[in-house]
Amino acid sequence: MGKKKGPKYNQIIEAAVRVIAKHGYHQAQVSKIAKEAGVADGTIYLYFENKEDILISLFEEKMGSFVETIRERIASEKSAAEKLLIAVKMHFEQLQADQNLAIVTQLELRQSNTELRLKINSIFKNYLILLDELLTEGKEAGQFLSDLDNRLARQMVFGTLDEVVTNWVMKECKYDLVASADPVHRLLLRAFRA
Amino acid sequence: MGKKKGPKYNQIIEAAVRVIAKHGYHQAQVSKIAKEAGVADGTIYLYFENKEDILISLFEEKMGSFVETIRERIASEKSAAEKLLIAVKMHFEQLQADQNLAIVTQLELRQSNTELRLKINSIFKNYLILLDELLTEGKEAGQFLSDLDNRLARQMVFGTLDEVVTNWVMKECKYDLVASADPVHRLLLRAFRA
Amino acid sequence: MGKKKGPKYNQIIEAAVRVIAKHGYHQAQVSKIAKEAGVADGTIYLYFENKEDILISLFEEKMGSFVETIRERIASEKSAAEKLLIAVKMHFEQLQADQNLAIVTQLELRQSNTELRLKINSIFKNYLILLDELLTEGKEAGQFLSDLDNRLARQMVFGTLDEVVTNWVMKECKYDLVASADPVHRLLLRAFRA
Amino acid sequence: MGKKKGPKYNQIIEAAVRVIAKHGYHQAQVSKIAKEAGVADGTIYLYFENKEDILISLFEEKMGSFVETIRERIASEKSAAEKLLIAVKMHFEQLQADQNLAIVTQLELRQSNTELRLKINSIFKNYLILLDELLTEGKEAGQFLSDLDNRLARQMVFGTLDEVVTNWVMKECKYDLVASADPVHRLLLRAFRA
DNA sequence: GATGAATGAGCTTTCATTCAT
DNA sequence: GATGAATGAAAGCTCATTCAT
Repeated sequence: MGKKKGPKYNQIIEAAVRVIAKHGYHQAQVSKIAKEAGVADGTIYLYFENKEDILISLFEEKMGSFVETIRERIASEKSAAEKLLIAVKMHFEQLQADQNLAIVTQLELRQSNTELRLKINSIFKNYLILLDELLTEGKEAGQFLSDLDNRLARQMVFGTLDEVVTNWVMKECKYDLVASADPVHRLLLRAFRA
Repeated sequence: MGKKKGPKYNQIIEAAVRVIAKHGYHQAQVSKIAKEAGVADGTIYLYFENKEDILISLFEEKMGSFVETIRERIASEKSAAEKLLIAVKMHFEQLQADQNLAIVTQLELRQSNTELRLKINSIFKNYLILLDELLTEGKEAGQFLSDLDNRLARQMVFGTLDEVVTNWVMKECKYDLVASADPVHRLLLRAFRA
Repeated sequence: MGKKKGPKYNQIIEAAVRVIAKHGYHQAQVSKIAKEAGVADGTIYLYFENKEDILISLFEEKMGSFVETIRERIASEKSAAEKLLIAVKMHFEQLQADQNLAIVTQLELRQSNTELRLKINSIFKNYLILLDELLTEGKEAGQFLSDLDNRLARQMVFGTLDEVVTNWVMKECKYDLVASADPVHRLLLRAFRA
Repeated sequence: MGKKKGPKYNQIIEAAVRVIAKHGYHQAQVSKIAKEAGVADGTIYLYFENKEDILISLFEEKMGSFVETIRERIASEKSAAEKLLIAVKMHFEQLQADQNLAIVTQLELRQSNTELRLKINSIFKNYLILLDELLTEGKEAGQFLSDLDNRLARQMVFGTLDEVVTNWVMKECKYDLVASADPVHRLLLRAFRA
C-alpha cells in the first residue's frame, strides 16, 4: 500500500488541491477527490494509506522542495542582505505561481490537526534553519546588528511573510504578491542592518 | 435566541475556553462544554445560535476588549514609538495573563473552518485600524519613514507579534513572553524609523 | 454511555433477536435493528457501546439466567440421575420456548468472533461447572461409574444436547424438542451409570 | 469457470487452510490467500467461482475423503462395536494429523455464514449415513438396544466427537487427542449396548 | 492461462441540534 | 427558563470481483 508511483498518484494529489481550494478543507471528502481525479474511491487507497496521507503527501510533494529551491538559489548571492531579498522574492513567487496551492497551504490545511500539522511544522523547520544561517552570516559579515536575537528576527521574517501571503490569499490573490517583495525586504533589512 | 445575558452566558464561554484548551478544538463537543459549564446541552441553545456562535462569542468577549484596552492605555503616550512599545507590551501581557485563552486563540481556533476564521479576522480589524492610526501618526510626526507602506507595516507588526506568541504557546508558555516586548519593539522601530 | 435501563434497552435487544433470526447475523445491520426497534440509529448508541455490545448484551440478558435457572431447579432433586433429567429437559424447554432466540444462539451468533465468542464461552463455562458437580455427585453416590472421566462425560452431555438442539433448529423447529429429553436422558444415563 | 484441475487448484486450497488457520476466518482475504498460494488474485477465479467456493471446495477436498477413509477401514471389522471404535479412533487420528485443518474446520469455518454451514452439513450427511448403518447393524446383530433411536444416537456420537475435538483445538492441540478414543468409545458403547 | 490494477457498494458511529416535558 | 433523550445525516475505508493486457 502507498506505492508512490504511476500517473494516478499525481492525479489524486492534483485533484485534492483543486477540491480543497474550491470547497474547503472540511468539504473535501475522499469521494469528491476521487471523482475529481477521475478514479474510484477505492483507488485512492491503492496510492495512499488514508485520507490524512493524501494531505501529508500533497504537502510533501508541493512544499517539500519549497525551502530547498530557495536555499539553492540564494547560494550564489554574496551578501546576507541580497540573500534575504531573493528568499523573500522566491517565497512570494512560488506561492503566487500556484494560487490554488496557496489557498490550500495558507488557509485550508491549517485546519487540520494531528500528524499533518507536525509535518507542516517539520517542513517549516528547515525554513527556520535557513533563516538562522542567513542571519548569522549577516551578523558575521558585519552587515546585520551583532546583538540581533536570531529567534526574534526569524519570527519577524517568517511572521511577516506569512501574514503578507495570507492577506493576499484572503483578498483572493487579486493583486501582485511579488511586487511586495522589495518593500518587505527593505523593511526587514532596516530592522536588521547594523 | 442568542439572548446574551444571564450568568450562564459567561459560564458557557468560560467552559468553552477550558474545554478547548484542555481537549483541543476537535474534541470540544457541545455536550462536553455543557457539562463543564454545569448546564444541560439544550441550555446552550438558549444563549447561543449554534456551536459556531459559541466560538465567535468567545472570541468577541475575550478579544473584543483586547484592542480597546490597548487603545485606552496608549492614548496618554506622546510619541508613536512609545505607543508602539506599549501596544506590544500589552499584547503580550494580555495573552500571558490567560494562557488557556492563548492556547485557544493562537492554536485551537485556527483549526476551525474558514468561515469562522474570517469572522475572527473581522474582530482583528479594529486592531489593524489602531495600528494604522499609530503608523500614520508616526509618519506625520516625522518619526516614521514618510514612505512607509501602512499595509505592509501593519502586516509586519501583526505577523511578528502573532508568530512570537504562537511560538511561545507551542513551547507550552514556558518562558516569559513579556520579556520579548522590548527587543521586538526595538526591531520594529528600526524598520519604521525615519 | 451504555446505561442499561429504560424500555428502549429491551426494545432494542428484542429487535436484534428478531432481525438476526430473520435475516441472519451478517444481514443484521445496526440500522435494521434500529428500524425494527422503532428508534433512530443514534439511539442505539445511548444504550449500547457499539454493535458488538448489543450482541453481548443480548446473550447476557437471554442466556445469563439459563444456567442459573437450571441450577436452582435441580437443587431440589435428590439423585444425580434425576438432576440430569431435569437439566436436559430444561435445556430443551428454554430453547423451545423462544425459537427466534434458539436460531440466534445456536446458529447465528456462532458466526461472530472476538469478544462475543469469549462471552459465549464464559457463560457456557458455568454450564460445564454445573455438569461437573452433577457428575461428581453421581460418582460419590455410587450412581455413576467411579472411573468416569468428568471431562469426557461433560463433553458428551454438552455435545449431545447442543447437537440435538442445532439439528432441531436447522429442521426449522418443526418437531417437539422437549420430547427428546427423556430418550436423550436415558442414553446419557446408560453411559454413565455404575 | 470452476475447472477443478491443475496444480494451482490444490495450491490455492492448501494456501487457504494455512491462511485461515493462521489469521482466522475474518482475516482470510482472497488477496492474502492468493499471495500465500503464489498466484495472482485473478487466478483464484480461474479455479473457483467465488470466495465461498474456495471454502466449500476446501471442505469437500479435505473432509470428503474423511468419511470414505473411515468407511473403507471399518468394512473389515466384524461387529458394530468394533466398527464404532475404529470410526472414533480414525476421526480423531485424521484431525490430529492435520492440526491446521482441525483449526479451520472446528473453529474458523463455523464463523462463516449460515449458507456455507448448511453446505458443510451436507458434506457431513455421508457421515451420518455411515453412523446410521453402523447403528442399524448393531441393532440387527442384537449388540445395540433394539429400541435405540438412530437419530438421537447419531447426534450423540457426532455431538460428542465434535465437542471433544473442538475442546482439543481450543486447548491448542496440546494433548493427545487419539488417547481419548478408547474412553469415548467405551462411553458410547455403554449407552448403546443391549 | 495468468495477471493485478481498478472498481464501488456497503456499513458503523459521531455529534450538533431539537422539542416534549 | 431548563432539561436531556432522541434524532439522523454524513463519511472513511474494505475487499470480493472484474477485465484489459
